[in-house]
Amino acid sequence: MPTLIEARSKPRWERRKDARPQELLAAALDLFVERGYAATRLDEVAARAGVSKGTLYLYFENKEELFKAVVRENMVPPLADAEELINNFEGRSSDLLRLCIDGWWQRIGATKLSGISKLMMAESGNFPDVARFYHEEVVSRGGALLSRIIERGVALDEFRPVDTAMATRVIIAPMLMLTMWRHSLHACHLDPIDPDAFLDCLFDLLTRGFETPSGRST
Amino acid sequence: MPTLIEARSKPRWERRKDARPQELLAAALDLFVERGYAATRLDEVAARAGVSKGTLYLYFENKEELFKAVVRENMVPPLADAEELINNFEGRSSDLLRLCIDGWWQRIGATKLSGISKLMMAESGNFPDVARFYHEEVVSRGGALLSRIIERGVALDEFRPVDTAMATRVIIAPMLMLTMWRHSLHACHLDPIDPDAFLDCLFDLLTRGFETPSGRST
Amino acid sequence: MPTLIEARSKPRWERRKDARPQELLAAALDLFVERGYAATRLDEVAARAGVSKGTLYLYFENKEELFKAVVRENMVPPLADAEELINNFEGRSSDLLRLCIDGWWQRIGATKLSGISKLMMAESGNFPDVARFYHEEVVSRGGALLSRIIERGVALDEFRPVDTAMATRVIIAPMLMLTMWRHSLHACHLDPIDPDAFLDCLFDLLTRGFETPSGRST
Amino acid sequence: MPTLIEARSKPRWERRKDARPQELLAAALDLFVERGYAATRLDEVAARAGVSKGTLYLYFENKEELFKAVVRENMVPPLADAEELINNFEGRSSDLLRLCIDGWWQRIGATKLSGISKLMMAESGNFPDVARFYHEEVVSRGGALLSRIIERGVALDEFRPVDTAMATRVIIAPMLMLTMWRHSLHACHLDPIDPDAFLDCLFDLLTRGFETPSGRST
DNA sequence: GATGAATGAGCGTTCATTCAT
DNA sequence: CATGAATGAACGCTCATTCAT
Repeated sequence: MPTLIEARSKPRWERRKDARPQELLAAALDLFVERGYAATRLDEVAARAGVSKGTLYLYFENKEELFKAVVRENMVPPLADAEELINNFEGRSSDLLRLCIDGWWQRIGATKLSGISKLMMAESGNFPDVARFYHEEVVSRGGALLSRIIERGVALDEFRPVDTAMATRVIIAPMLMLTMWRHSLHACHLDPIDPDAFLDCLFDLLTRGFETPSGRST
Repeated sequence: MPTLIEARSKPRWERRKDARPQELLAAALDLFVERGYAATRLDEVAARAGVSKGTLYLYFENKEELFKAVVRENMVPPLADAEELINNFEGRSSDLLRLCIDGWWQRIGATKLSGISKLMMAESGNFPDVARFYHEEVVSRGGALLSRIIERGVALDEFRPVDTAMATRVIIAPMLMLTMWRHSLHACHLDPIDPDAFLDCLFDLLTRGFETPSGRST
Repeated sequence: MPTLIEARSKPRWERRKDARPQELLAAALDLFVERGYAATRLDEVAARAGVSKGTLYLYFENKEELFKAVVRENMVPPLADAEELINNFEGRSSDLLRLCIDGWWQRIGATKLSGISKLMMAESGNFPDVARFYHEEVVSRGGALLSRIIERGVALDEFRPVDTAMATRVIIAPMLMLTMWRHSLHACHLDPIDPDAFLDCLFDLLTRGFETPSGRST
Repeated sequence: MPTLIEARSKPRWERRKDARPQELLAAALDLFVERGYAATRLDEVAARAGVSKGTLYLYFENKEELFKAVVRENMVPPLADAEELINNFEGRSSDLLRLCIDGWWQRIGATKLSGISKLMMAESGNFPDVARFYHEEVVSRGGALLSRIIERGVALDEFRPVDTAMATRVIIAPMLMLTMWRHSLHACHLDPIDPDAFLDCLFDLLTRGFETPSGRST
């Protein structure tokens, strides 16, 4: 295990140095989520990480690369895990779908990471390079992942044959909706929504439509 | 009589003057939707309206007031119309609901005005004063409007007794979702969604849940 | 008397027209005194005079000419009157001096006109052309006026032979001081000063020094 | 030990850093005195200090704070010294008064610092926050200082019992007057006044009035 | 590696002045 | 004569980025 070796083989101050990027990424995540991409100031990121502004530039070329690193560090691993899960999963496709949605909720939707989704929806138009990156690394991978589950279900005759692209969107829609609500209506002082109840309700409604009559009877 | 002549054919520059605020509001709407609130530059608004930066300040006190005027000019009238519609409507509540949703789609959702909703979700946290204004003028009025329809349906025994606040949200959710998609996934170059099909589908699913057994049998 | 003829020989609306510059000058005086030269905005002057900004430029070439007109209209006539008074005065020089000082106090010092003196002391450095004009039209004429009185007193053996320039300053000093106080310490919320007592006191102190022994014994 | 070396000979840029605020304050003082508060441009301040506009904001939050710093740096210390002088002084109150006035003349009146007094008299009406600060830090402290001297003189039976507030003003008046003259009439190209002679003269006249008959005989 | 001082382009806003009507 | 819409230069202030130490 390289991580263990790495942890033991370096003197303490070196490990401190290794921690720098993580501290910066954590601070950057916080601020990107709080303020959005454009409104996040790099000196505030540095200050929150306890380093100087110049230090930030030792680890990240510029604001855009910092943001990409935040995405790679936080959004991509859950996707990779989900991909591995799909590759190795044996069981009913609806259970697999539920696993993935719950995993997304626990690791992204319910955490501040969901703020990244909101941010990208809001500002992708102003930062095309960032948008392209995010689309390649997150949006298309996440979409492909869901599509594979649906196609798996159809292939195993667990799901009715459906338009995969449309079905993918119908699944993602309530997830993103929740994300938006948690980050903006919250600010509008609306009474909070119960995410679990909401997810249950919509998940039930929407996925039920996919099931084959035989699958539903089970 | 000069007054009569003046009343019938104003001098060119005076007619321009009358049109200026509209031209500026149109340019501002375009840019706010394209770029968001913070990223919209007032000199670009002026340039798109064909005037200098200083001219904009003849008509609007500052950026915030310009934005408020855009909202008042574009978002509020449809709400007022809908309120009047509700006051005078005689017929089934589900028809009234459909009328309002279709009206929203035609006058807001399908137009660039939906970009204002997106913008507010994205940036309300950074501009509390604007957020407060938007919430008072649009969010709460729109919510109240839907709530009145639902309560009307319940009172007339057309709808099952439901939690009005939750039902309001369940109705608004897919509308906002569409809005977000039209403005951000579009930028992500995803294949476009068919809004009518999407709205039909979700409207059907969600409103069916409200109907009383007697209402459904009709 | 031309003024009387002028007033009767013109139709009413013509007299209104003639009043325009006066209304503008009055508004300009008010605002120059309230805010200073640089901080006075011409559209506010126009608004206070009840005309449009453009109209102001029909009567005054620019801000500087407007200010000069204010000075000519308000500061110069009292000086001219004083000059005439000196030319025709027969009596004791100390009485003449007292007359001039009291006249200054009543027509300038105690009125908002004193704000013009303050303004020039404060801003002459930033507006050399205005300063030059003011110096020629007001400062040097006023100084010359006082100097003539002193020289008259000396020539008639009423005053001791003194350094005229120095004496002039010693007389002007408390007058300006009062002016400054009325316009700035007042704003600092200091307890107000009694100008009459102050003037009496200093006038007494300072002028007594000029008198010849024979004059004093009277 | 690098810390020791560092303590003894800082790298050049660090020594510059320490000097920056002073350089900026010096440039700001110059320009505030030359042009007044409103007419002083911050980029000109920066340019005169040999730095860019942005650098100024590293050291001072905004124009107002820059001005306050100029006052604190320059006007307040002499006041503090005078307060200490009064606390420890043993001797005749008229000598103490003379010491304070001479100290003021040497450290403020005769220097460009007197331009700050002039500036405040001229512009306090337009900048109420600055005026409040200046009044608290300078005007009231300076007044209190003089009042204490007068009260000391009265308590020790060196001065006649007088209205302290009025006496304070009578002392301050010629000082401010000189200040105004040095900064505005100077600009008007009047022949310069001899400040020492002027101060002597007025000091003599005014303070003589305070002395008790016994004090005068000394 | 780490610092933080320095930069400068750019934004929102103001206002004296012009000019077509 | 009177208007007021239009201008544009200039100000205070911000912040991503650079670089000497």
